[in-house]
Amino acid sequence: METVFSDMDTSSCDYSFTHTDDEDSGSSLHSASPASSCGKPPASPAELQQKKRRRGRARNEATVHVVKKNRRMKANDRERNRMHNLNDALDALRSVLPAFPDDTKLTKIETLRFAHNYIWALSETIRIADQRQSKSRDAPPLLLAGLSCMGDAPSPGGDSCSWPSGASSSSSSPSYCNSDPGSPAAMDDFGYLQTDVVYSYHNFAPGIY
DNA sequence: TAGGCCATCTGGTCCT
DNA sequence: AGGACCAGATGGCCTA
Repeated sequence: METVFSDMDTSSCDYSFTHTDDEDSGSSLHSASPASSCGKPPASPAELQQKKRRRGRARNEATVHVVKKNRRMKANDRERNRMHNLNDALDALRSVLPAFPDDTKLTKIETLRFAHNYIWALSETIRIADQRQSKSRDAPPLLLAGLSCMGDAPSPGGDSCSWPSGASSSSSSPSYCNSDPGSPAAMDDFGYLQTDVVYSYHNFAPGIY
């Protein structure tokens, strides 16, 4: 691109700065045209002095420019690494999600939505298992803290998903789960209606249930 | 060819 | 001051 720094006037006679800064090895702005290439002999000492001042200012401006450019390049590099890390994390997330039969790679947004729904579904599974266990044994359920209360499940009765029976009777979630806007079922952060969460999960992970 | 997805650059803002 | 984070812009690639 190089749009921001392309305004640098390297053809100017005043720009006699020859850059030797080692911190900007990748810069293409090093080749400044020497003042002698202008072809005009300096006239008076006053003019010479003025020219020196201008040259000094040009050097300062050029230095500032190079420093800015170098800083920008470093920032770009960091940003690139940051995004690569983000993508690596996304890949790691993809790797623990159920794979697709056709092996198509989920997009970023699909990965996040799928993971969101997948976590909710796993939580529901645990919760239902706990319910059944407590009914059959008449004993305290073995709750997996933090997982078993991931939200008030959207009722599967009204859609086409084949959820285990009993999933719709989830009213036992702790209050913080229901009030938490980040809770998958309490409120959908991704623009789904609650029934859509189930639907999209079902779509993304066919055959899991 | 339009639209979706992605990588990268960039400037702004916040934090340490 | 410098780094992290964020959102907008841009251009490339791919697919329907």
